[in-house]
Amino acid sequence: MANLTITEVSKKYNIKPDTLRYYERIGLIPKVPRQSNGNRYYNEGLQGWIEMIVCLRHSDVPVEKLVDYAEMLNQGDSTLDAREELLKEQLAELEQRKSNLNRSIKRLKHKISLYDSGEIKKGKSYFEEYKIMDD
Amino acid sequence: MANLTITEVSKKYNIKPDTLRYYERIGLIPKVPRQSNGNRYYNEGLQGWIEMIVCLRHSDVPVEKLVDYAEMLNQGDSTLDAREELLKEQLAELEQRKSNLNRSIKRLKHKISLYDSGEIKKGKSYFEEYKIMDD
DNA sequence: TCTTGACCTTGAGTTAACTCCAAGTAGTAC
DNA sequence: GTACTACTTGGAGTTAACTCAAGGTCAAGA
Repeated sequence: MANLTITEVSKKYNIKPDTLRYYERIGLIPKVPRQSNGNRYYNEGLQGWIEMIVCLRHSDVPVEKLVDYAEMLNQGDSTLDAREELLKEQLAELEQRKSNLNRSIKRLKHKISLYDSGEIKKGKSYFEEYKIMDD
Repeated sequence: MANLTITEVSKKYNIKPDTLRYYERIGLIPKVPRQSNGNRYYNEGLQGWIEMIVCLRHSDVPVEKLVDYAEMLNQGDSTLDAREELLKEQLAELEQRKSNLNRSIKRLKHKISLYDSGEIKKGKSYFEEYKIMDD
């Protein structure tokens, strides 16, 4: 795992260079070290952090929360408790999201089964379809 | 289950009246019937449809997709296959989302356990913390 | 009669998270 | 020296999904 340029990181994590620069600008990623020509290079630590960000962003953890976390990291040990608290809040949020998701998945599967079984047929209106859709 | 006014529906599904009117404007909800004074009233069928929308929106199914579905409903039986297809696509999308979510949840839980066990201690930098965070 | 409150309309404003643009530089290839 | 490519910057533009504001109608109650 070596130092990578911005495009290499961009490919590795499937995220645009512009987004990486944007994350840096807003303080989600700390000052990235530069080569003599001014180009960024991303070391192991940064890559790990970016992987974490990308993972959590795929679950729509707000950028703002991640920035808060990053800022607390910079402030050192005085923020240990607050950091853990933030992680726990986000976890709770994701668990909630998961239960919503399960409800939606169940609903969609049910509805698809109605299409498959032919129970939803010609000319149904919103109202008529609803009668069937509402389990 | 009787006819409800816009604020009643708004309370029932925890969604703002403005949002309900917005949904109607963009064709996600069909023309809502009016009382003599011009006020909307929502009948059973509409309420069922709104419940469906709210459920799927909690899982971030795009409004645009729901509008597509609503428009196809209006077009009748010729769109049966396309409607089922749309539902299947959204289902696949949600399943994907769920697996992302599980990954994030696992990650957060792991990280929290590191805080709890005291393995993340004073003065860790991004880099140092990453070493621990990366399982 | 006056006021309050719930509703209406059109159209504009907001927010999050990118995403793109123009103009410039640094390094390599011929 | 002239392309060509990969980067740099600051700032503007985009998109989705609301969300609000201004001004108007109407019915019920003091």
